[in-house]
Amino acid sequence: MTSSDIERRWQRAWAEARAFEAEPGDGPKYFLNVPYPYVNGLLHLGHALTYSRTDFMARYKRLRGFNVLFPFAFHATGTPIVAAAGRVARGEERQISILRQMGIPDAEMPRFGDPQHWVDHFPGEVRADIQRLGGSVDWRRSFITTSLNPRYDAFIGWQFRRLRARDLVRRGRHPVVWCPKDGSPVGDHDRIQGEGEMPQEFTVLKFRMDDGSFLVAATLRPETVFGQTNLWIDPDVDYAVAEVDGETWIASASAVEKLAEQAHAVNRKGTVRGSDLIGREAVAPMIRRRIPVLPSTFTDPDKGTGIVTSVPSDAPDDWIALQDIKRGVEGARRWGLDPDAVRGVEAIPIIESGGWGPLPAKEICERMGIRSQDERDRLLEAKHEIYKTGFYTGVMKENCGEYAGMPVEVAKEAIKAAMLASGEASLMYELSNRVVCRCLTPSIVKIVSDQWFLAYGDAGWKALARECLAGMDLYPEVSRKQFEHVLGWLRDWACTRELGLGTRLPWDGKWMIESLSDSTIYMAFYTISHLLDDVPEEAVRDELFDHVFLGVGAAEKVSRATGAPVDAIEAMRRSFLHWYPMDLRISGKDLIQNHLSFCIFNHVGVFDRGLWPRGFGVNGWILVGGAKMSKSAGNFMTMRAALDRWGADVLRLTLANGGDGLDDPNFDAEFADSTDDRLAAWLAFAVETMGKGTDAERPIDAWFSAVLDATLADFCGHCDSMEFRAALKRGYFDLQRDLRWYLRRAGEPDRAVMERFIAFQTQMLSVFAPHVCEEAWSRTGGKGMVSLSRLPDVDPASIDRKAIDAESLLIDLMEDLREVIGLIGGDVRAVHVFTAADWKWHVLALVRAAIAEGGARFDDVMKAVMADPDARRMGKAVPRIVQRMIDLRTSYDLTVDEERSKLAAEAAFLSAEFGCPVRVWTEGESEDPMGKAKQALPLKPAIYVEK
RNA sequence: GCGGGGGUAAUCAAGCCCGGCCAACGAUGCGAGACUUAAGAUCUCGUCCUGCAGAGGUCCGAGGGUUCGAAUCCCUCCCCCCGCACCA
Repeated sequence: MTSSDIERRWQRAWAEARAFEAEPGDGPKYFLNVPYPYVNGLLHLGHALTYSRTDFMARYKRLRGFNVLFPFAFHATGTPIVAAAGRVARGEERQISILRQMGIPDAEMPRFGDPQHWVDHFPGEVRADIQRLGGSVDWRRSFITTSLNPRYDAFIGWQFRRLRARDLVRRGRHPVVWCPKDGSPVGDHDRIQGEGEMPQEFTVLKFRMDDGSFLVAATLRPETVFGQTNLWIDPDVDYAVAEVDGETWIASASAVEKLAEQAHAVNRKGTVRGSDLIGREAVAPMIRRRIPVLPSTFTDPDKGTGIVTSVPSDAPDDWIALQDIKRGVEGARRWGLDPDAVRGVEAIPIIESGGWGPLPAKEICERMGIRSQDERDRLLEAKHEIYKTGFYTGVMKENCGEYAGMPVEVAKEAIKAAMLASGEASLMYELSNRVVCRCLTPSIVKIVSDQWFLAYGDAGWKALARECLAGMDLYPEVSRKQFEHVLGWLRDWACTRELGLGTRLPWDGKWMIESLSDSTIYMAFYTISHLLDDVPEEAVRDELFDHVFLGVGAAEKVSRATGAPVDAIEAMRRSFLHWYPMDLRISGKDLIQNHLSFCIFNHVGVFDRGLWPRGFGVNGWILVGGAKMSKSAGNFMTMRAALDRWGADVLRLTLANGGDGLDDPNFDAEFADSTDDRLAAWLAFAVETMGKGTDAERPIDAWFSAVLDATLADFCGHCDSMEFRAALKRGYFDLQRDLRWYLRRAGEPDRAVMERFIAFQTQMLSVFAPHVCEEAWSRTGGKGMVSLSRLPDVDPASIDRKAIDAESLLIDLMEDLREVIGLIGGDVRAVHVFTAADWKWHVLALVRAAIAEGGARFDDVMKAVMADPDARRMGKAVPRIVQRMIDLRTSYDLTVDEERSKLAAEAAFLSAEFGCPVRVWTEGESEDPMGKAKQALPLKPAIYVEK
């Protein structure tokens, strides 16, 4: 029988027995779940990691007597499926070949032009794969999201009305990267260029001219307004004149276009040549000083407003441009500029910053040898260098009015806010790099003004979310800082889209609810989804959810209002209260900053305190062969492919062995290749050994029994912390090593101990390799299924530590013997082992006491020991052995008599192992030609090898 | 830049919070031996350097420091990974 036969057999058995269909019942409940996968394809190895870890926990908790619920569902919300279906419909070869690789025959391909077909097709595939993985899932509760599932649709609608009633969903404006052709925001994945780019906020400074119109200059550094000396304008550019928000602004034509998209009232009126503006004067904001307009070549009409305010003290561009114009000052006459006035323009120091003199821009231009305003790249570098230190370490100088003495970091926001309030400035948004939509249209920034938001920026909501987090268990605990940071950092989340599958926003049907936003509290839906199937669709209404999830109203009343049967309503309420709150949700670490945090927010926004989530587990991203899995790297693997190659048990074991914590665990194919044989061998061993053996009760049987207890305790400790790699090592690899030792020591094993061992090993290993363990369990007389069996509790205090320590003493001694025999070489006639004399045990007690009291400093310990008359009597041998005792502190907790009787009892075994007589003495008891006996220390016997 | 996680012997990877049983768990790989007709599987031993007595030396990204004692604590620096959103 091959491992795949075994896997199929037990998967069928679990399904037939409905082994994992969870109902309220005996034992404490444990509800764990995972984010449902998006059904646009097959699962990959990364899914396998997260789902395996969840299944490990589910199976472990069952072994510990918990009534475990592990449900699973499918996510279809959002645009990718719609987009991909569109590509299939248009016959795009790339998309079609992706589907072909997932096993879709060409004849089926046309059907994938319809998004609905994806939703019909993939959930079944995903479920089949999870079942093949051995997932212990209650499949009755599965569902699909979006309006394709009216009951889920109603649930999401209820959730949003509920949040809105608490004023947590609000309408607002927001800058987004926008495709003018598609008429929608352009997410990172919808871009062929400019991934990661986001709208950058510029402060638009307004400079009033004598005729009442404004020259407007965009800046990223509003705090430098105190150093403004002039404006730069390109004489060869035609600037637009436009009415903006009721004022007359002059800016580049493209800037006016942008402003029009950004919720400004814009009315274009005409143009003005840059050269006509040179030499005029305008009043600079904040400093309220008249400054001249000077010509430059470095301004870019497509960047900002095409007009630049000049701060030559801190902006290298401005400094160099100013030097340029002063050098060619006579030429400035042709703009009608007064050369003396130009010469009179001087940089004004405004920021005090570590490592820089009063004029950083001048300094860096001189240091880098920048000569001209046309050295664009070097000027950019210079700008970054100044900004880095200036922003984080700089302080505003005394000439900066009420901002004097303020750190630049703070002053920047304060100055901007003040100018916005006084009307001297406005805002505009711009992309710092080009972004191109998949439809090949360059993106712009648009202010969307009727967008709906989940108000994650709301202080009161944040406070509740923090409270929830503080009460949660996190695995690993080191992820807590990340969560805390995210909760603080989250701002209002735009929760609606115009496109894609999903649920319509109940009160504003123009919008669909976005895919992360419809997935925040659906774990509650699992508790009732199978019961809800029996309720008529039209009865699934807010009153029903209000009652089931919030306890509003009496069941009879809700029944009358909705038409749902009373007993169904009551059953749902009971089920929800039984399973909720969820105990654990497990995902990849990438979901910390969105989904898992949203999950906290929406729970505290909807449910009462007692129903908030209790725990999150996060894991890294799977590496294959040490590299991040990707199609381009050639190491991408679907879960199905991995199952085909190795089978479920091996795959699971290999995933568990990959590593714990937030690091990316490595999938080691070599380990996987060697694991199938190992499992088969173990199954054969268990079947072969069960029921055989002696009934003699020997010390070594007590040892192995104690090891079983200790292993079980450690195993549980690791599983409780989701340290599955460590649990696998302890509960399997270490225990297998101990078994080999036991068999070597015992010869014929003890029947009762072996029965105990086989049962425990099967149970512990079943967390990782459930199929082969069911097989082993059933063939070694286990009752029922191992998946539903109970692992006994171990009281750590009851473990026989003496037996373990005594055996460790023997193992250490054997290592020493091997080393000595190996070193001296040749034939060995006999081995003599000497345990330490009584007085050394006395000294050991003194040493231990001294260390416990005052640390391990030799002088102090020695003094303490020599204060004892009995020790002093032993004279000059004492310092040496005290030093050795300090160096060689052992953790074994054994007495003199225990050491001696253990070694005496094992002399025969040692003789057999080393193939020569082994005699055990107490120091001084026997001949000792090489004077080795005196080296004996308590728990570190001396050795004399006779050649 | 900000926030988070890391850098350990051929590889993967424990230990670090709570300093000493740490030449540093374990697995994989590699080497030797046993078993076997052989291969495989399995078992034993070994796998930083030196050593004919259980030891010594060097070592846990680099450099300093604290301590009787540091992979573990403190400081500085270097490098890698993840996230910084409106998207699954």
